[in-house]
Amino acid sequence: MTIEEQILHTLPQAVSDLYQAIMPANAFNLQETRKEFDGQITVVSFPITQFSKKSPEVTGEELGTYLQNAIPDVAAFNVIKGFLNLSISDSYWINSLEQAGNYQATANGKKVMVEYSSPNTNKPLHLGHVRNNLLGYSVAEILAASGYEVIKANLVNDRGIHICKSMLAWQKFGNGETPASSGLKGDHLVGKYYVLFDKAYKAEQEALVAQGKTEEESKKQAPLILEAQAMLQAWEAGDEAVLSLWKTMNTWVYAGFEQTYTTLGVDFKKYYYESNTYLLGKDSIEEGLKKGVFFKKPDGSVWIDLTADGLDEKLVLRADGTSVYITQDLGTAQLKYDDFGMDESIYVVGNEQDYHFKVLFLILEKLGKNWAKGLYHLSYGMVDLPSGKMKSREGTVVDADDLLAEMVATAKQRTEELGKVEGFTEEEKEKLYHMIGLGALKYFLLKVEPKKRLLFDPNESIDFQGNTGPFIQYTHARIQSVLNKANFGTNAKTNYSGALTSSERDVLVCLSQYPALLQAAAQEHSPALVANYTYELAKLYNKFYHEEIILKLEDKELKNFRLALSAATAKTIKKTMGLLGIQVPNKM
RNA sequence: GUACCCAUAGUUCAAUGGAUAGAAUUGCAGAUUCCGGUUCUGCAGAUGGGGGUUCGAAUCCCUCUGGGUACACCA
Repeated sequence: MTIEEQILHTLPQAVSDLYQAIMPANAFNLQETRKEFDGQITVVSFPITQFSKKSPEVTGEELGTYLQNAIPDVAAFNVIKGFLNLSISDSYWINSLEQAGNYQATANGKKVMVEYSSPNTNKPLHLGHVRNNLLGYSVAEILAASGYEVIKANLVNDRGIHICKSMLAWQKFGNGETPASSGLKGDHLVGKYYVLFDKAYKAEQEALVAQGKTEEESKKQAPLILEAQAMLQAWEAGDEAVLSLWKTMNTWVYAGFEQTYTTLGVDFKKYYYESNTYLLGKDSIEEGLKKGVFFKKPDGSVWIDLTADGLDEKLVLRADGTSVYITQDLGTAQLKYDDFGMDESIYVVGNEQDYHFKVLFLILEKLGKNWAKGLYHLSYGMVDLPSGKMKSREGTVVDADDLLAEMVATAKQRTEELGKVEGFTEEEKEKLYHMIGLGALKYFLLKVEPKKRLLFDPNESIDFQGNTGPFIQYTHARIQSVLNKANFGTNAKTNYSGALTSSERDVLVCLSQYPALLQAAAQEHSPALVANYTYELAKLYNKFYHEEIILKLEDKELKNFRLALSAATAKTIKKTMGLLGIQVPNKM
């Protein structure tokens, strides 16, 4: 049992014995002791005063005495106002080292799906997608590490009018250009024609306006948009020529995406395609009509009235019987559940769709789906750049591939300036630059709470000092260097029994918090917690490293202990960075 | 118009309703210069305004201001 568990186990007993009252274990408030006070674990005694009927100070004293007598590892305590600070014995912390870095959560028997990425096949990925992919991947890794069985899913938006726009433009202006003939990455090639369509479409609109039409009219009557709509109808009717072009261009796009995913280091277990799911959901409509959840308007369209829930009336099926966005999502949700029967399902989607998911989940609940309570929208904010915000419709998008390449190039330049890569082969160098460049990007994007907008500064992210990925990578490399020089294996066993210095103890306390941190991160769906924990650990280790000697120590036991402490730190850093999708080098 | 989200040092981020609001960066002063230089220490600097709830509020409630997003028979 960990010391926290022992304390939480003993506290209700203490309240019962001392004050003849019942207080459940989860009503107690444990926290890390602030550094300016003695101790490592603090019990907040305010909530207990309602049972003790005594002042916070007296309650703290009484509980402190009780805990000290009941738990051998509680070595001492002090009370400051409503805070009972417990000092845990050095031997407890030294013993905890053996487990540090080895924590493995037991399977919790639950299944969770994380759907993320969800690209459109008409253009390449941009910075916004990057945040989505990193978040989804990291949350999936965190859940897996905390005991879930995880299914990573990708719902590809491969049909619709926007796809037809790229196709039509390629037909008209492409001259048979292919990725092979042009050397362009497939998704970029298709994206190029999407942009070309938009340009030509706008020109047509302007021409119509010049002829005296209103903007509204010209938007609808421009020949290109009419053609695109016709193409969509032909696609839905199964027209072979259109389908064949669609397949060809999709192949290009997927090859391009695959490359970007590989560079990013993300993966998926299950792909869903909207071309297969866009007709789903009509069963749910039938079901809802029968149950009286939906109602039909005189024109035949189907609606749900959510005004009682503070939302609006929402269309779920058109009068002509065709689906809308939410119809598909109802069907797809059912399909996913039928496929995997998961307990929870997480949608990683930008916060501009908050309303959509609120409605979607509410409808599924009203339809009586008992799995609806396990649905969660992991909503995230936009990514801004110092030069201004990036949004696809403003044409200032930062392309994901360009960004990744630039990060790696910057990593290369910075590393070369430092001149620490002598003795590396070309291949090792490339690998290192990739690790640093992507580590910088990933860490910077993940350390911020998902729902907040974030400002991405590429230069700051790749700084080798401060709260950055490379700083943590550097700390790891430095530890490895020490371990190598000492010829120290991974065995963290130690027989050390001396007194701890404060910097040693701080590192040990931090290491021991990993299991709780992992559970919290899983619960909150928050890679940011993991990132900030890792940074804290790296900082504490650096302080220890600076204050204490390791390699030149005469005392074998102490030296061995400090090496073991270093090894456990490196192991934990590697693990938590892995949860963020970030690799750490042994040399840099 | 209605709803939702956000607002913390100059800047970028933290803080399960708990102590004197932590870091990073910037600036200034210093240490180490020993195992790896990118390490460490100190100083300076912040909860948008106004009410309320609470033993205790950056956090919960109301209101105002500012920023964003959504309210499509688009996806």
